[in-house]
Amino acid sequence: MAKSVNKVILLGNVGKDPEIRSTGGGTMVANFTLATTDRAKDQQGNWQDKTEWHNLVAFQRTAEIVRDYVKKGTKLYVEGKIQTRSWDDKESGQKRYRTEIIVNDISLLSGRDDAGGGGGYSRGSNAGSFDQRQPAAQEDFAQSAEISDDDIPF
Amino acid sequence: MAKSVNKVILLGNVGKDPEIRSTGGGTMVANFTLATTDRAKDQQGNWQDKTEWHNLVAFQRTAEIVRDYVKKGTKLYVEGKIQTRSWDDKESGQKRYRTEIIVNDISLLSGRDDAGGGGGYSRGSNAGSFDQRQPAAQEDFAQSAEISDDDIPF
Amino acid sequence: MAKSVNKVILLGNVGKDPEIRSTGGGTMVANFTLATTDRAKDQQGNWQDKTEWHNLVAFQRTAEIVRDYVKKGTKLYVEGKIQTRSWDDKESGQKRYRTEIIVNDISLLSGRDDAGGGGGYSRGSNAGSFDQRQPAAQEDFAQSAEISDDDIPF
Amino acid sequence: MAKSVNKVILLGNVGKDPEIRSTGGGTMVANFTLATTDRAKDQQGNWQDKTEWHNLVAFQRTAEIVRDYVKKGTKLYVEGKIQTRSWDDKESGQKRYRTEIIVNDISLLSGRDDAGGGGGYSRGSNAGSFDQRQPAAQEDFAQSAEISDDDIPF
DNA sequence: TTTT
DNA sequence: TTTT
Repeated sequence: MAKSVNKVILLGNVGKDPEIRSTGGGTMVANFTLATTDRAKDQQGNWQDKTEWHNLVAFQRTAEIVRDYVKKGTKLYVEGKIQTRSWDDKESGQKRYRTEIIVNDISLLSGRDDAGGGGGYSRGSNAGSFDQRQPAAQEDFAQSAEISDDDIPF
Repeated sequence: MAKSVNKVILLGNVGKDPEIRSTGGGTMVANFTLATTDRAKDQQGNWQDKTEWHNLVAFQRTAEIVRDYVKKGTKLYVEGKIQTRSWDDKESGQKRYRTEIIVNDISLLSGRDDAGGGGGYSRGSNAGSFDQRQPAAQEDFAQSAEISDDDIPF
Repeated sequence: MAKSVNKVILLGNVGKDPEIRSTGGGTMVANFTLATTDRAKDQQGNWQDKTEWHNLVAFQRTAEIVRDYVKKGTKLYVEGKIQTRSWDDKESGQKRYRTEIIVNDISLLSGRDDAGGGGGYSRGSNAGSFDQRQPAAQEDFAQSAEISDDDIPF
Repeated sequence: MAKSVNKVILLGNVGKDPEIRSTGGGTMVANFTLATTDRAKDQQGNWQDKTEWHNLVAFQRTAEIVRDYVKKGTKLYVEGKIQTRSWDDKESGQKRYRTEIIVNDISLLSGRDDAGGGGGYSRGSNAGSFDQRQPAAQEDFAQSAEISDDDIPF
């Protein structure tokens, strides 16, 4: 009987293979990015495509589905909620923010061969992606605010 | 005929009176914040409220509505899309991000006296305008298709 | 990992006090109607309000909330899915249809005294619980990334 | 500044080639059906797929897109609103209802060769489908309540 | 970084 | 009537 609503609906393409981790408490966590593209008029009145990148996080059973079926290029429908985490920047002492979509539900829209990579959705196909780097600007985040059991929103 | 979807639905309370500005080109812009509150279990298994703050931006006609009717405490339903802007921090040279909700549609849910401040958006109360006539004729349905355990959809 | 989506979002006013029943199997069921009102241009080009009535059904725990807190006039936010049931009309033998919204989630928007009838769902007012603390630190953003015409997303 | 919300989000597959018509006033109208499939537990506790069929109606520019790109089997994301029309049954004099989704926005999810039919999305590819019959139970509706300019919801 |  |  919530008194408020925080709901996000996204449909787009996954930017790279998800990163799969576990918290100390054993909760599986999947991090990945999703691109949505808008058509908008620019200053000159020309239509331009503008891509928006979203940081998604899935937990537990949903993280397993991500691990097993989602990879770079996968077209996905996602329902979730917006969450902004903050931490203190080590260098400057400033407050910094990172907004993420906590994924509640997921629907795979790619056909079997639509998504980028090699063979299909076999479990463990993301094994090699553990090492993938985040975009530069999130290094600081990664170090200062690695996900912990305190961050699990349930 | 978009190939992607970027949609946000929020229902919550406005954090403070909106800031209204105009760009150099004369576009009206309204900035404000909206709080949504989740109930979630913490590490000890106790239910805790957790408030999420969203940065909202409205333009043009929607900004005018915000200017005229929205203030601190207003309960709002909002539809919009997620947009993250980035810039280089002057001090550190680091890339920084700010995620905002670009508001497309707004629905004022506060009654006339619910929201915080003084004056208000006067446009009539809802009281007299609620059409209470019901469609007739569910009777045939009621008799022929009374709900049974077979109809429970789970 | 559904391959399809069937989602409804409604915000409107309840048409009359809900009917509460139980199935033979003991599942609680709540039936009620919700009005949403659209503003649309008629044939003469005049703006007209048009009310749409939705048949809602809630089960189990959600039905209990409906029983306890929802009555004629209550303003509600609802999430659910569309379901059409059919049966054979006793008289004519024709197939007949009834479309309902199966309610998954509900949010009560009426203030304590907003809804029509007598008694009410007492559980505290919202007044004291609205967390008014704002996140600090938008200053850097404000200085470095003041909105300009380039940022208008249309 | 609506005071209510009536929003539907569907993602599923088109049941057969759309019917394209024009009202007397020259508004293009596209009618088609969309299937969504739910997984739900039946009485015996077994998971069962249950398909829900939705009646969709698109107008004007959206109807043109439907005409040009949508056919039997197309996977679609749709946003719209619920509308129930009623008419008096000629035979029985009873009030009858038909619930439709008025489509506001559409996103084609089928790759070029995913959808059923022959060549791609050429304009007019649906020419042969004008003649398609509706499911039996809607014959009465078709005769009694053929869409007219009065039914255009804008 | 995706996709069309 | 769709799809996996």
